[in-house]
Amino acid sequence: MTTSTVEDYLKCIYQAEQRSSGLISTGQIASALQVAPGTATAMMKTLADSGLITYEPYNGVRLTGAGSKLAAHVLRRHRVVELFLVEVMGMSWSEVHGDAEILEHAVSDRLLDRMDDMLGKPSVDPHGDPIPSPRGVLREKEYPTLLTCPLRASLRVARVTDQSAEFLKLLERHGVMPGNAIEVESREEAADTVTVKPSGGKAFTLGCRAAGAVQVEPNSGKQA
Amino acid sequence: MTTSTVEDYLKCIYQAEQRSSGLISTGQIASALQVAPGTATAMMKTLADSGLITYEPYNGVRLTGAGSKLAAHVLRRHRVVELFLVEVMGMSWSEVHGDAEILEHAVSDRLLDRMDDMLGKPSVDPHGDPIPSPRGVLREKEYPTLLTCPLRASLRVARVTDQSAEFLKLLERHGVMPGNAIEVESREEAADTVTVKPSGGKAFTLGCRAAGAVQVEPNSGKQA
DNA sequence: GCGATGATTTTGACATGTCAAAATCCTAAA
DNA sequence: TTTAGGATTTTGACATGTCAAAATCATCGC
Ligand SMILES: [Mn+2]
Ligand SMILES: [Mn+2]
Ligand SMILES: [Mn+2]
Ligand SMILES: [Mn+2]
Repeated sequence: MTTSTVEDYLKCIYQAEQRSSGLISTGQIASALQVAPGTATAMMKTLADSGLITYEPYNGVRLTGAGSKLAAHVLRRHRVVELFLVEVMGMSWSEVHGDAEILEHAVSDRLLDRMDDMLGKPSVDPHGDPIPSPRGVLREKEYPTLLTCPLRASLRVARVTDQSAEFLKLLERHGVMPGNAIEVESREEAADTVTVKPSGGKAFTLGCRAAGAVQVEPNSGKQA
Repeated sequence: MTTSTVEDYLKCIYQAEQRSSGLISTGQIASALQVAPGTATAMMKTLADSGLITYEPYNGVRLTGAGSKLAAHVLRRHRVVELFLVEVMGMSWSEVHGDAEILEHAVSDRLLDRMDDMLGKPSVDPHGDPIPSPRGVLREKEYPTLLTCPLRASLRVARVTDQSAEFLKLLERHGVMPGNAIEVESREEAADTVTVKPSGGKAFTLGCRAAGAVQVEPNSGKQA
């Protein structure tokens, strides 16, 4: 049986691999999971012995086929659970991450299937993160962020890549959530800010760091 | 933080205390949790050191106030989760116990409240087991079983005290589930059997061991 | 009162995860 | 080419849970 600790390590490596290509360093993993460097190194040996990763000492790790599949399933559980908590249980998108971090290790296949059915086999979670398929396939789309998208164009929020509850609550208050229409009014390089206007809401300002966590796509009018 | 292992031990002692008064032996705990006797002894020391039980070596243990409260909360989570899986997720009462055994350690207070609301603050789980209140109070009712109830009287199934999936599926096929009406047609001492007639179903026969796990109450006509 | 017997505890080991601190390695700058 | 500094690994410890097998206890029957 694979423990929840192992699942968290695999998921972490999987997500790092989505973003950068090449080997993932143990230091990166240690800091992402908030453990001491030596702890991560020890776990890399364990995972390598189990055939879930390949480990090149001093260089980094990479998931094997088995490891990747397992990780994708953990991530799938995480994201389906998050959506379930929002859609069925009526929780806020700002408070589901912590619960999902635990439940992703506790939900049986049977239960996950029920959730998936109940939600209509969704393809993205409440933050716009794509949900791996039941077979473990994940397709990430590339979107511009509030820093790189066109100014004064009609946009749709596609994804928010920052789980911080306070940040998500702020966006929610302004109506900036996946699916909603917004436009970028202006960018002030000097001030390091971006001013955003939600359709049907008041304009407000974000720092560039925060703005970079909001991904958008051209609002082609479609999408319910 | 209290681990899921500790929670399972406390719940086990709590349920044993409900049935017998006096101290609970370490042997009883070990066999209920399927661990070696020495393992249970070691854990009793740990729990005693944490102030969750009082431990009299060679004699047995008893929950303290703190231990009892904690155990009641675990049991509450278990039973609310079971009911949620049946009522909301559409799972069978025969397959929820295993899932609940895990989820009882993973569900946050927030999520449990949502489930409880959604279910209308229920007082019993799908097996008729009473649900401890949010404050940790449990009131068990005494019911006669199929072995002790009157013959040929109109009865209502109140509770089934055996989690075995096969047994529950059998009862379900015959319509013997909490709330349903049945009567006992006959008992054959020599054959060690009881014959039961569900209202609107065919009579069938149970061994006495199994019959003792079905609790009933006089069918006073009320109850939806 | 005295064992025999069955339950309980003790002992010594092992598996998993974790840390702090020491040792080692790698690389980029001089 | 050398070396200093940062990253990585190693080492030694500890916490939790678990087991098998040996030691101990408690008590019931004689
Ligand atoms: Mn997790
Ligand atoms: Mn998410
Ligand atoms: Mn459990
Ligand atoms: Mn139950």
